[in-house]
Amino acid sequence: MESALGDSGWRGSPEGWLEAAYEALLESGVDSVKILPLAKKLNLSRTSFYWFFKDREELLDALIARWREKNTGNLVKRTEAYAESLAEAMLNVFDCWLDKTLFDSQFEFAVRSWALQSPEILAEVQQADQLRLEALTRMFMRFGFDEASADVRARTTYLVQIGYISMQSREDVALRMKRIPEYIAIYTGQVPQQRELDRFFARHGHNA
Amino acid sequence: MESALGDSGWRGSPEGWLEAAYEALLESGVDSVKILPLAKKLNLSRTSFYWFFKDREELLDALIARWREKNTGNLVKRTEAYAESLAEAMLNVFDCWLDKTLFDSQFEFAVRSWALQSPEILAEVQQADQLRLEALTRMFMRFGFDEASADVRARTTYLVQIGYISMQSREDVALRMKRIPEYIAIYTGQVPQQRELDRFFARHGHNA
DNA sequence: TCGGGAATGTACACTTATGTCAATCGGCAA
DNA sequence: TTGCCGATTGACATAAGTGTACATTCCCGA
Repeated sequence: MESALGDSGWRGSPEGWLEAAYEALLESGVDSVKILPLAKKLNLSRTSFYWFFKDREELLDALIARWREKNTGNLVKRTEAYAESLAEAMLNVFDCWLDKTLFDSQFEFAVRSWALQSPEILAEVQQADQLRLEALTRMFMRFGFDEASADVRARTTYLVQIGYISMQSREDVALRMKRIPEYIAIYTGQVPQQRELDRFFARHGHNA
Repeated sequence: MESALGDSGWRGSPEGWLEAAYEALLESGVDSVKILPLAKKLNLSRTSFYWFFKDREELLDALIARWREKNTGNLVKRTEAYAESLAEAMLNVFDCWLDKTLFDSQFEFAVRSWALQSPEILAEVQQADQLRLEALTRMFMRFGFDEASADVRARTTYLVQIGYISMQSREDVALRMKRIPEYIAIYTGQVPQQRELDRFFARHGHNA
């Protein structure tokens, strides 16, 4: 795999270190986000790190901020997108699970693992979970479910995805696409219309 | 929280170190399973560790063996337990999610997080996932689903639980119990009978 | 009671990480 | 040209971990 950082200019910058930290986190967890290894990756002296960041903690804080802004925000937005049916609304949410620019699954998993060894991160994660679940619950209620049912259905939807992420399975997009109509049926209790599926598949550059 | 190891005899034994390692793993992840801290916890000299284990790796191997034997085995057994209806079969599986002696969720999460930084552990986890999903799929097929549907429903069931574990939420049993009938309805597409629920609640010492 | 293996401890050598400090490089603007 | 500032460096001090060699203690059975 190619690193996203070519030696194009910005070696020395908070962004450079942050990007390297991000890559290390995704590949091997927080404990591998160490200044010395990052310096090697960047071909920089270890100590120049301290010009940009007070210490390692500050780098980790920046990492978490990045996660917080990306994943939760987009998911909530997709739950609020226009839809004529529940199935279509559900497909809007599924956009997140297939589009890395909307939701970064590997990042998500890395952060959740991190939460195991840090109470602060655990608190962050749990707050994110709550926000996301509430957004999904509102979506189900918009389509006529009572609160209790909407809550459990929101959980099912969300937890399946978190579970999938935790499996870290590297499955082919085509295979995942094939399961989608079935998932929609289970989550919503209704079969999606063909034109809704077509619209969804088209969005993701997939010929049904 | 109280440690499970009283100073009753077995300080010096592989089990003592293994138990301490287990506790450290659950509390703060693999990277906290270090010999020096464990020695402190056990009030032992660090080096006496090497009498029982060749090195740290051997300890970690023992830890994984413990996980492998516990979680997957019991889950597969529950999918094969006798049931008159799909709902009842599903409730049999749910036993695992509520009974720590059948399935150790914290252990599960810790191992999955560990997989992020170790290809060997990742392979272990993925093999476990496959075994468990296959067992659940067989269960759905026993009750008349075709392979594709059974596969997606098995995934839903399993992934919700893995997702739940990854949320690390410390919810009250009563609250979780309340959601169970709804979950059964979503997973199986059928409402569970009252007597099936009663039997389930009774098993778990809960008055519905 | 005494010899020997099981169990533990002390000392050492090594590695990898962290953070501070003072010195330096390099380009650009006055 | 010079001077400055952003960026970078190496040397230092410290900490936490690993594993090995060797000494020591404890306890049990002959």
